[in-house]
Amino acid sequence: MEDQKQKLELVKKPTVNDIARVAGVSLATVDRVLNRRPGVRAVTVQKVQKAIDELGYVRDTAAANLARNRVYNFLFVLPDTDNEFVEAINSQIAEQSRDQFIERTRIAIKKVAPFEPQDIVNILDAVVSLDVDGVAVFGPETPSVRDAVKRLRDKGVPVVALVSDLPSSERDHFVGIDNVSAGRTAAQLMGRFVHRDGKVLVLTGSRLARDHLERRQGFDLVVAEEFPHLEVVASVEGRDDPDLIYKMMPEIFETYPDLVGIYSSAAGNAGLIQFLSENKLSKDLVIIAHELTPLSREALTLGTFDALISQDTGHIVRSAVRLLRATSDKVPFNKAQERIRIDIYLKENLPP
Amino acid sequence: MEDQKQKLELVKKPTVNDIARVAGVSLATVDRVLNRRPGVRAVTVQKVQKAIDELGYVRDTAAANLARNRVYNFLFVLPDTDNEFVEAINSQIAEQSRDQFIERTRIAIKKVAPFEPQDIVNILDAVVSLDVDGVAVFGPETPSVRDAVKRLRDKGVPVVALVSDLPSSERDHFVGIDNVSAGRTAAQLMGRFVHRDGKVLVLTGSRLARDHLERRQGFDLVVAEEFPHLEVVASVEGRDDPDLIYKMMPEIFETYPDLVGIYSSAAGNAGLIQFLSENKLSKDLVIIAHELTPLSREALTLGTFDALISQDTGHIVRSAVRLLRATSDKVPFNKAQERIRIDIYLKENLPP
DNA sequence: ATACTTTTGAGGTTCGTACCTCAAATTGCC
DNA sequence: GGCAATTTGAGGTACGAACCTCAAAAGTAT
Repeated sequence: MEDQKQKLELVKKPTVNDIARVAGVSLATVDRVLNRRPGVRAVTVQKVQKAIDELGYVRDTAAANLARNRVYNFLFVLPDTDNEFVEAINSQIAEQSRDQFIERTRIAIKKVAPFEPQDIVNILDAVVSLDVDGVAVFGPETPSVRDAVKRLRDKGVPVVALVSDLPSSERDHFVGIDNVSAGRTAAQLMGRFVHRDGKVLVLTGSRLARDHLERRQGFDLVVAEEFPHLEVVASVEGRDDPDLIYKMMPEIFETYPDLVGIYSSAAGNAGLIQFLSENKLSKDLVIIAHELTPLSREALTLGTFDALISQDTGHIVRSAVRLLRATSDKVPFNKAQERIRIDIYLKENLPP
Repeated sequence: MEDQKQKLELVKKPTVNDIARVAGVSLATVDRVLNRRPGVRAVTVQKVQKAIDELGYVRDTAAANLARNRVYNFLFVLPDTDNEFVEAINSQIAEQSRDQFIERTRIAIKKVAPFEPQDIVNILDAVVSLDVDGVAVFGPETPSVRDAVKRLRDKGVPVVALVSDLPSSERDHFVGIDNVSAGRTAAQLMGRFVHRDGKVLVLTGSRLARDHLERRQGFDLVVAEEFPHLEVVASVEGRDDPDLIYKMMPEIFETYPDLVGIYSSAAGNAGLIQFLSENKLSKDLVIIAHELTPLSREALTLGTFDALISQDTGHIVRSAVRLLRATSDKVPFNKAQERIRIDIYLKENLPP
């Protein structure tokens, strides 16, 4: 009944030649329309456009990139800290550079002094003279950075914001988690994990960092709404500095002897971990921290930390690259694939 | 000092021509070696191989696929149920088919009667006569299925196991979560969320499904190790059937009046949800279920469920396709990217 | 050394697209 | 209607690799 050697589907994609045939024009004209080259009358453009729509033509990017010998040059602008999370992003970029290389994309990294908006601005302004097809920025949302991003985009360079959003600028995309939700998630876990009445401390990084503020905000909301047995005390700014955090802890425990939980919403966990283990405090306290790193992973495994809220740095980097490429090619992308999840890690679901 | 129009990097990939030049042979010979065509002396093969290694040549798959006009034909074998999770995978495949189409890959779906290994075997054996470049199987691990997978692989067809592993067969990859860890994760959440002493029920699907067994196993281990205040009672088999589950619930609550939690480790949540809301039981019970679906999402939002353990169906499908392609091309893949995470969802970190 | 076999090289075509040139056709304008 | 400007077509080359053919070169056997 059936063919003996059957194909599952034999449909094939329309090509530029099909468009030319259907539109009743020459290949050269189709090419002019597709690549927005001048010298085509509006009527003709419409004829071609109609044929494209009818056929459902989609440009074969692989062939196109081959033909034009295209190479995507992307630049990642990262804060120059020894922060474990930034380091993870850094090494993800390095790692994935190899794979990206064979896919015609080259990635460069520029480190800028943290909390130095002017440094970022200078780099962004220098980009146009370089041969850069897209920029990913991990930096603070200051007016000057915002304007620099705008300037870049006005010159046609795609820009994505990494980890910390720059909503007021006109960045093409944001690659990272919703930090209010992250804070809410931390609060829900805290509320559920803590069985006693008491105070909860939020250890934050900087009042200037948008992501830290948002986490705190989300955390407070949920504790207030759902967990009356907890009281969130004023944030402590650790400036992402392990030493500073370590030094601040004794005073905090003097001030709040009835502390039942700590939400470490920023970096610098090393100081916290050191203090807790030296004072054997982890058993009595619920600690929820951010970002899965070698250090936090160990703390979770040993029971020093009770849960981690995290975002997958590998995913972030891949997503940023895909989005820059799609934006550069003016091509749609898969929204669900680019959504960065708010990961919750317990010691039981750590990746191997 | 510097060029005024500088490129960030100017390195370019070696091509087949570079190999020919370095090896001191002709392009035709390089081609013969690369594509394992006969008629090349061993010495010459080695010369070419040496040049390839020296240059770090990597085949440009895009160009190669273009030249040979390659199309990947993949087949997904799924159980034919109205189960929400399988439905989600199904629609992910359909959705992504569009994107995959433009990337030269065609995906077909075959539904097989659930719990009918023979049906799967028949399909797998029929595959060889079709023009199929890879198969993804979501099915039970029975000896006959295992052998059929082996047969397929012996004929050079890549096979990946989906969601439920077929470790004893020689599937090329497993795309899914570690279900023992998933069970452990559920237990940890249960132990932390339940503050009273009492019994915990595990609602499972079938004793035959490997994934369900593993979840139960992981769950029991962690409860036993860490949460002496809880007692896990004998599993109840819901056969993924909402109606059956709904009907069984009253008897369960009679038998265990001191139930404090339910771990719904399989499908059929609709029956559980209906029973719980009709009897307003959700407040007193901690419910942890599996898989983020419209139904479970709503239950989580309303507070009927307290947490979900999930795996991203979109990721699973994309990963399966990437792995089939990589296996088919005998090309390496990014292990970290293909790892399916054990997602934990609270109502706070649900995707929008 | 001759005949024969195996290996190698040179060259071409194809895939789908980009981009270029030059000539021919069409259009607009006075 | 005539002229210039604009638009269109025809054709070629290139990208990197696959695959094909045919002839030349090298190796092997007698």
